[in-house]
Order: sequence, then structure tokens, then C-alpha cells
Amino acid sequence: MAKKQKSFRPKARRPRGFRDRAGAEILAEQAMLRRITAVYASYGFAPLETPAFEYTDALGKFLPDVDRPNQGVFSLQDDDEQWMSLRYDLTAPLARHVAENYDGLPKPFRRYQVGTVWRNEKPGPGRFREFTQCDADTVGAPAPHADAEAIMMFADAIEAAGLSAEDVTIRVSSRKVMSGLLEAIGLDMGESGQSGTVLRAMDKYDRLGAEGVRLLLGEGRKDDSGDFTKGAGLSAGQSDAVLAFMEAASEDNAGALSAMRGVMGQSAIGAEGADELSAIAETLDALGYGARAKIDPSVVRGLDYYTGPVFEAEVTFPVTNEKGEEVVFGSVGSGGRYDDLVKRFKGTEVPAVGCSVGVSRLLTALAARGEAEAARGPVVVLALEAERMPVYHRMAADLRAQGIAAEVYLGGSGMRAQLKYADRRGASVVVIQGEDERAEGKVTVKDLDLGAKLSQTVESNEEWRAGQPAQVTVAEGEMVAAVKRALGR
RNA sequence: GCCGCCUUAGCUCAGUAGGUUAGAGCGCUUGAUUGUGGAUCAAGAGGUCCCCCGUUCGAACCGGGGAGGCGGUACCA
Repeated sequence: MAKKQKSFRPKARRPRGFRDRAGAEILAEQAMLRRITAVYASYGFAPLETPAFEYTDALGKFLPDVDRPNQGVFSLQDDDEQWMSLRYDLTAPLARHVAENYDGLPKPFRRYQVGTVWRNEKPGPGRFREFTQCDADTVGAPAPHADAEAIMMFADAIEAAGLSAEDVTIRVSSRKVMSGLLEAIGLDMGESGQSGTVLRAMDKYDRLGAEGVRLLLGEGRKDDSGDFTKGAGLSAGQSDAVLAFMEAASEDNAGALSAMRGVMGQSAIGAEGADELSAIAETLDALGYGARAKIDPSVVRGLDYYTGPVFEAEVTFPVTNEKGEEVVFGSVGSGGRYDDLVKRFKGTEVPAVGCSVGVSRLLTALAARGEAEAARGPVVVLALEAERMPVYHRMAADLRAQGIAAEVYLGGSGMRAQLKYADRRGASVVVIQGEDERAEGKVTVKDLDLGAKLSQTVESNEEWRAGQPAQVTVAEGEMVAAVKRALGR
């Protein structure tokens, strides 16, 4: 009773792994999405939207043998007790959509989709629990040509997003050759966790190198932080085979494939995968994508719904965080073939292949290269005399009519503060009509960019005060034209 | 999940063998420079020193627990 009762104030904070975004970042993402979807559309794909929530069973995300959704998806129970989950990718909802509308859709069905997805995982550098994906998929196309097309379109999309061909490598492999490898060393793809451990170890080849992978294939490995990862427990001979397979990657796709075939021996599934990859590589080379997209057995991809070719894109330049530290930066997009996903609903096999561009990560990568464009603000019309507000609004309206973004200053501060405001908004131009101009029926148009530039050479206070070379005073009727000149239009 | 590092003003960071009013730079606000952002000068605002518990006469500083951030590692269905 002694203490003064404090009123409750919630702490203003965001949930972990989620973030606010504003201004330039949103504009950059929108621009990137426009460029990517334009590529998809040019390949003949049509847009589709699906809801953020799906029934958990439609996503296939119930924990094994338990009546609860998997960790990793955000889930809640509807008022009828049914579990719903936020989508964690755009592929599962596509499969549901296709299965639900199967008879009415043209096959192959080609759609692209932009959407937010959610993953209940630990956030990492450039990794969040809410992010945007931009996918394109072809459903009902069994031929390896569809896979080749998906890879080429994927490459085009990333290039359109702003990463040139040299900035990115696309590594291509196939679930089938991985099965072939496992078969060759006497493991069954479906059986136990061991094959999974082997695949995950392979996935780390580019990061840990041959020695690290060998440890993970065998007893296990202790990483730099001192954490121990249990290995797959393979024999030395088995590990040798896996590593030989990994080292099959080379400049030459044909060479890589023949080396992979050598390791896989008699495996039928492996041979099938290699044949498909061979066909894909042929198309990629013929169309000029060979330098960017290479056969590389170290691509694995976690998603277990892939059934055939898989691919993923990584940036080739170093990425640093805001502290300037170089950071392990994962893929900026991926894709592959998933022939069984629609089958879950329909019973019949519906082959499908697609790609997914990680827009948020691409933006992070581009930002890390310092390529964020400074966004320009609107023209700001100063409000100097309260009774003249309608006139200021008229000026702004006249500018908008010419397609120029413009706003009237609506705060309560003086001229100095208004200019400061315009400066912070990134305005290039301000329109000023104070007492003096009004008396003469004129308007002053001030070029802030030019002024800033000129100010760099100004030395003395007098010079600073004296000249305002970056502004012109014109008749009211000339205002729009003067603004256009200042904007360089 | 596991391992490591970190958490002092809006930002970047100092700081003290534990001892009354916790600092700097930048930023911000206001003013000066005959109505003007960016130069210059002056003044000012702004901090539960992440949170809780403990040790102590006394803790931002020591101990324990927790949270958050960053990085690595695992997982990523």
C-alpha cells in the first residue's frame, strides 16, 4: 500500500524473428517483386493467391503419431477444434489448390505466386520467421524439359531481381542420384535416420569441406563452438564412396555425370536420375545457362517432398552483417521436382516442378553490397500562412495532376523546421510562397539536392547567408514548370 | 535445442578497487546568423546503466537465475 500504484504499460516490442519494415525497404521489395513476376509472366505463368492459413493436415504437418501439429509451423485450433497452420511455403497450398480444383484446371497448370510465409524456427542472419517468397510452378509436366525450364526461369528471375549471372551459382542435383548413391553403398533411401544423416552431411560439403563431411559420415564432428554432432556411422569404404560422389562436381557437366555414374554402379534409380540430369544439362548448355547452372552433387535440400531434380542458388560474393563481419549466407532461392505432393490428396500421381525465390534474402544480399537506392521523397509545399492553406493544397494538387508526388506541410512549425522536415523526407524540391512572394504573385522553387551540393563548397558564413543559388522565384503560373525543371523532367 | 560473445542516452561506445549530481561523439530540440534544410556558434532535452533475486552500510559494477541481441552448430517438416 505504501508504493504508488503504477499504471500498467506494455513494453513496446516485436516478437522474436519478426520485424517492422518501412519506406525504402518496402519500395525495394515491391520493385523486385515486379521484376521477378514479370519474368514469370513472360514464361506464360498466371498469378494465384491462396490464404495465409491452411488446415494443418492439408499442409501435411502433423507430428508423427501425435495429434498435434509439427513444431516449426505456427498453429492454432479453429472453433470447431480443427488445427490450422500458417503456411510455411507456397508449394503445399498450391498442391491443395490443384487437388481441389483439378478438373477445372488446364494441365499443365502454370502459376506464379507472391506471398508471406511463416516458419517457427530460430532466426538467423537474414533469416526471419516471417518472410516473402515468390514462386512459380508447373503442375502436370513430367518431362525433364519442364525441370530445365524451371531452372532457366529461376536464373532469369534472379537476374531480374538484380544479381547478375556472375553473382550467383545455381547448383543442380537430383533426389534420384542421391538414392542411387545410397543404394550403391548399401543404404536404403527410405530406411532409418541414417540415410538422412548422410544426405545432411553431404549438404555441408561446400561449407565444411571433405574432411568435415568425412567426420560427419563417420563418428561425428565437433564444431568451432565446441558442440558435437553425431555422425552417420558409415564405414571408411562407404565414406570414400560418398566423397568420391561429391567430388564428381566439375566444370564440365558431362564429366560430373559420368563420375557420378561410376560411383553409383548398377543402381537403376541412380541411372534414371543421371539420364534426367543429362537431358537438363543439355538444354541448359544449349540455351546459354551452362555457366550459371551446374550439376553439383552437394545440393540436397531439406524438404523431403522432392522426388527428382533439385536446385538452389547461392550468391558468389561475400555477405557481411551490419557490423562488417562476414556471415555464412545461405541460398537465395531453390526449387525442384515434387511428383507426389498432389497425390496426397488425389491418389493419382501428378508430376510438378517449380522454383522459389527468397525475396527477403535477395534484398539482404543486395543491401549488403550497398546497392540500396536512396528513395526520393515528395515535393513539399511549405505552409507559411495559416489562412492560405487552400492555396497550398491547390499547388500540391497541380503538381499531382502532372504526376509529381507532392504534399503540403501539415505540422505546426516554422519555416526552418519545415525545410528540415523536407530534408528528412528526402524531398528534392520545396515550393515556398511566403508573405513576400504572395505580395508579388510569385512562388519560390528551391532545389534541395542542388543546394546541398553547392553547400559543400561554401566556406564563409557570409557566403552561406548571401546566396541562395539553388532556388528560383517565378510567377505563380510557372510553378509546375519550374518544379519540373528542378526535378530534371 | 546446444556452444560462445554481448546488453550503459535515439545511434556508436567510454566508464568506476563496488561509494553522493553516470560521460563522449554523432543525432535530436531550441536560439543566433535581416524569411530558408545542408556550414558555423550557443543553449537544451534525453538514461529503471536489459529484468528479477541475492551478497553488501551501499550494486550499473560482484554472484545466481531469466530475457533479448549477435554469431556458430543442429533442425528446417
